[in-house]
Amino acid sequence: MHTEDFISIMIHQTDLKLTSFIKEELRVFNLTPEQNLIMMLLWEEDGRTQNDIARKLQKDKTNVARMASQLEKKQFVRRAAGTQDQRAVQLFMTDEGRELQEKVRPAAERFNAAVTKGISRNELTALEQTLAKINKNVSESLREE
Amino acid sequence: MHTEDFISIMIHQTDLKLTSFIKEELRVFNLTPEQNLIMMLLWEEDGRTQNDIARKLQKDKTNVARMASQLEKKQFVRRAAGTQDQRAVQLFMTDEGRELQEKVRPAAERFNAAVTKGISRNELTALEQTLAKINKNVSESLREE
DNA sequence: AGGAAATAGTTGCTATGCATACTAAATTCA
DNA sequence: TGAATTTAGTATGCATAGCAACTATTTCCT
Repeated sequence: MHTEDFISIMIHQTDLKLTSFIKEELRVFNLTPEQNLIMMLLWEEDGRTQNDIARKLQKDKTNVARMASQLEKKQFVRRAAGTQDQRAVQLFMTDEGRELQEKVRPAAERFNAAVTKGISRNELTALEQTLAKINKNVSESLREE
Repeated sequence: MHTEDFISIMIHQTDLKLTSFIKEELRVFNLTPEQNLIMMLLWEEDGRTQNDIARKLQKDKTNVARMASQLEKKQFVRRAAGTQDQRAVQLFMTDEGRELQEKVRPAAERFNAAVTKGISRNELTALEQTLAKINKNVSESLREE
């Protein structure tokens, strides 16, 4: 078996390529790919807590804190202590953050279309299902340790 | 379209999970996932240059240089200026690096088996083909910019 | 031959990912 | 009720990913 035959390596390299492309696409909006993920969640529902976002994105809370801090610096979001739970930090879009949505969402759709060009709906579904199986396998392997 | 519906996000999250798992598996060998990729290439062919490795792994030469430096510190490889091309740096396994192979390769095969459990040969081939299409699409999008 | 362009590496910067250790607030439960 | 536990965040350190700018060779081309 050769290095490039491991499926995890192929997935990794595809991901790197995608990330690199998305990074380039988002540069004009002054957003990094991960910062964009947070913004996308906020556009769906404003006022989410960092913890909520970390769970949704399956990310470490440390990273979410850092990214939220960056987004605050860029003035796309405002951070405020939670109303019910004083420990929580809620993220609220600023006007500037809201304006971004109008520009970024179409770009994301366009990008998604470019990536999936020539790939049928069935093929995409199959891809999603196989990735889901891999996810499940890894989760189960982790639990067994 | 929701955040989690973009295929690139699903690939990204699967990759993160896989990387996290591999990192854990390799910890006992004092290897990180990316350092392991370099070792795997050297086990296939000793004396590769950093540039060769960067191309094979589709990685930035900066990273390869740094990872090679780490591997040298851990005494798994030795670095030497290329014989023909004085600019190039070739990586050679040490005895310790060679010994690693006996332990790591079986672990990698075992891990790959765990990840692909319950996924048919056909399904895996389909996954590879779809990922290849995505790779191609991204490459072409990048060229058009 | 010799200057221009390409190539291989290195260093420094920013952003991420994840682990550990810590604080403070909320919840559980004896 | 009040101590123990859980939960949300923060700080720090290491490994990775990629960009930009730089040096040192090598190759190309006139």
